[in-house]
Amino acid sequence: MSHFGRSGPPDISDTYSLLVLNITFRTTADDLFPLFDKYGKVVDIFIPKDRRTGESRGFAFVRYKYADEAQKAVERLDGRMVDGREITVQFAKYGPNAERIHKGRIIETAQRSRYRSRSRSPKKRYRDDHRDRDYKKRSRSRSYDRYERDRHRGKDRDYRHRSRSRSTSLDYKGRGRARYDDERHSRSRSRSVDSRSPARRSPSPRKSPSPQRSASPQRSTSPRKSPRGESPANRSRDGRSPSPRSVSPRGRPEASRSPSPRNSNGDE
DNA sequence: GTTGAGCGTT
Repeated sequence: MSHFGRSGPPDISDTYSLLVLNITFRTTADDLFPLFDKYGKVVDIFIPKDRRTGESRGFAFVRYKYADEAQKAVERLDGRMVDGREITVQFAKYGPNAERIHKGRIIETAQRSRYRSRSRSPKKRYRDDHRDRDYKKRSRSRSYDRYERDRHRGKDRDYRHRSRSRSTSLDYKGRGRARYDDERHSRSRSRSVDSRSPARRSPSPRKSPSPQRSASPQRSTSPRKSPRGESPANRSRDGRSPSPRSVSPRGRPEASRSPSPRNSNGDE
């Protein structure tokens, strides 16, 4: 009997959100409620689920009524074995409505605007600055990343494992996290694309590579041959095809121009 | 039937 998340957030004006990570995919709010309720008044427990499968994502949000209780729960439940897995409890950084969160407490935008109080702690932003210093990818919606990751959830892990030692990843996990590889890869890719073409990768779908051909009445009327197909220039009618690789009539300019096979490409 | 970095809904 879990009434958490059934009717949405009941009250998030004076609640402290806690993020519970590393929980099993089968752990429900009911399983976490008795655990967290022991250390304080739990207002609500929410576990995000996948849209397609509807399964848990492996983390939950526990809202406490008081900060001291939440802090206590974080210190007490962080690292606790739940369902055979060690969970990680910490204060939530982002809010449900993308609101600012101060020490786990949700600060409504309306109130912030009214007071126009700029008493913002720069200490919390220092962490973001470090990551966004050269990382502009953050501009994109973080939700998008999540969905992209979810779509290829099964294959993502494979790529990660192959990239690095499959056993080393788990060792470096823990609290320190080890996603620097991802950043490095992303940066590398960004630089490469930027150098080659100013336009970044377009989100063009894999399917229907030529949607324009769909509307071609002329094609349908004469699907036998193309108007340019009879062109002698395009077709090797004289027996010699104008191959694009041959800049010189020799046919093998590479052998003549490159007597030394070494240093073929100056890119690498 | 699986998986394991991360930050949220009626």
